Amino acid sequence: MNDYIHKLKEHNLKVTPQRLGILSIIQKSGHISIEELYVAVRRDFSTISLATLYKNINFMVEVNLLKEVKIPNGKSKYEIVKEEHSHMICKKCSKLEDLELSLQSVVQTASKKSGYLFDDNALVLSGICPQCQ
Amino acid sequence: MNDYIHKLKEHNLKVTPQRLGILSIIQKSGHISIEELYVAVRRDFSTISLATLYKNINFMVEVNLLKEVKIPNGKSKYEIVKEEHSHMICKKCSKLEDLELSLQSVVQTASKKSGYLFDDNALVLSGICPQCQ
DNA sequence: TTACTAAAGGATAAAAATTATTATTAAGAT
DNA sequence: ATCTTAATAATAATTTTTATCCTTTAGTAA
Repeated sequence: MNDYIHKLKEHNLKVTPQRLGILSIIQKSGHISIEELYVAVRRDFSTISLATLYKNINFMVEVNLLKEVKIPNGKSKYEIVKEEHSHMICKKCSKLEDLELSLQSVVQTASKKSGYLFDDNALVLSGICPQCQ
Repeated sequence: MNDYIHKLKEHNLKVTPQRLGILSIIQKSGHISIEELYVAVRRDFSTISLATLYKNINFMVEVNLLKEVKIPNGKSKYEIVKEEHSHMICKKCSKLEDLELSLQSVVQTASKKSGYLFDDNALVLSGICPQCQ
């Protein structure tokens, strides 16, 4: 939980209430866009500046505390960094969910085929979720 | 080649020199960002408006003639729609390449696990290309 | 604790990216 | 060749993101 404090310090980022608030909202939501985040954060910090939000998001992405998830035909969402995983998005309800999935063999095949050395991947599967079917 | 004419007509888009020019540049480049495209198109159509470019890109994405490729930590690029494929990006030289790769078993596993019905996927592998190693 | 310093926050302006508006032009049909 | 409608160009407006600058605060050390 609040090893956010630790993680922030690790990267020489000061521990401010705003930052903890941002992280806790992202944590709770799972995935959240900038606009959604701004609305949510302002419930706790009514005077927070949009610039502060952007600056912090950018910092935290740089130090690998947050990850940007680029959504096909949609706006980016942000999540707390954890184990590597993929994503699924429902084309009807737009829900975004994590998906634990081994891509090892795929990546290995790709590497053999291309000669690239891969150390990261981003997979988003699009379709219809069970509830919307 | 110039079944762009056909494809445009198919979707009730008029065949204009600008549109053919845009498509031919994207085709030649493989993948291209809006800014790069604007610069390139203006070599052939010096007076083309940026708004025209955006509108056409949006139209063509809607009718499935073009596809937006969202790049981790980078700006989107556009490509001509063809068979389903993945992408690789080099973190050093930023080169983006196509990669033919079967994701069938991965998608199947994902579907079984989640209950989603998937009909699309976007995979970008990041690493170092052979030339940059 | 208190005081200091450097980083962070807030307000705002500026820049960059995208979309909307409107008059003119040109594609495609008759 | 003419007509109608969609596309283009120019531009304004909007949206998104970043930069600036002054004030506040976190973290450190007396």
